[in-house]
Amino acid sequence: MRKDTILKILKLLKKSYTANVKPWLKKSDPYKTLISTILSAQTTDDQVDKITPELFQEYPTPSKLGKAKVAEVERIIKSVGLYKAKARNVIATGRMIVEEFGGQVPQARADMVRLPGVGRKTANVVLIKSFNEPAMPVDTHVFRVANRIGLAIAKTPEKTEEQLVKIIPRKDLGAAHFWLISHGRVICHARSPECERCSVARYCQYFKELK
DNA sequence: ATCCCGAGGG
DNA sequence: CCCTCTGGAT
Repeated sequence: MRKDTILKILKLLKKSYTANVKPWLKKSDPYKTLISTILSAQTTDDQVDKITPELFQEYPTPSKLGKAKVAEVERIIKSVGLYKAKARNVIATGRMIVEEFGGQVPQARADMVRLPGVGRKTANVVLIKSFNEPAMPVDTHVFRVANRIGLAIAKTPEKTEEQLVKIIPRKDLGAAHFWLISHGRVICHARSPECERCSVARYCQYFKELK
């Protein structure tokens, strides 16, 4: 896909989803970004935002979280679902940050993914939001949308990530992640995408094949 | 009923 | 590759 086409697509997506980008991109310290993102699996950010104030009030640092009681963390995060595994993971992550990384969230992806509950997608969120490193968190939405449009044709999320990081201007990576996710949720659904409402349909490979 | 901005384990 | 973990929103 040509570079100017890519830029045009990004511009159109930006126009559609610019409203809520700010809060998503809001920088927070790596610890908060990391824990919030671990908790966000299979839930919405709304749900996570409801419980993080109390969580970070009680456990403002990795060290405090590492010493937390499982039952107490479970109580605070209960409403986000998968809470037993998440409680175990965030506590173990806090402890590992202290024991292996001197109390600071590691900045290398290879180190981050060793933390319990942290996969590649979560690590990439921390990289792009808190460390200002080029990265693209590829979740199911980003994977599907990028493949359909033709921004990144790939069989694995890792390949999608690699291609997107390469073609999207570095300064737009964080916002682009948000635009692609929003597009996946609002228009480009997994099941029945609403191509008639899609602002980038004219550039979309998937749409072309439908016709 | 069905899905959600995943990760870990078999 | 497929399963499981889970409450909440729609």
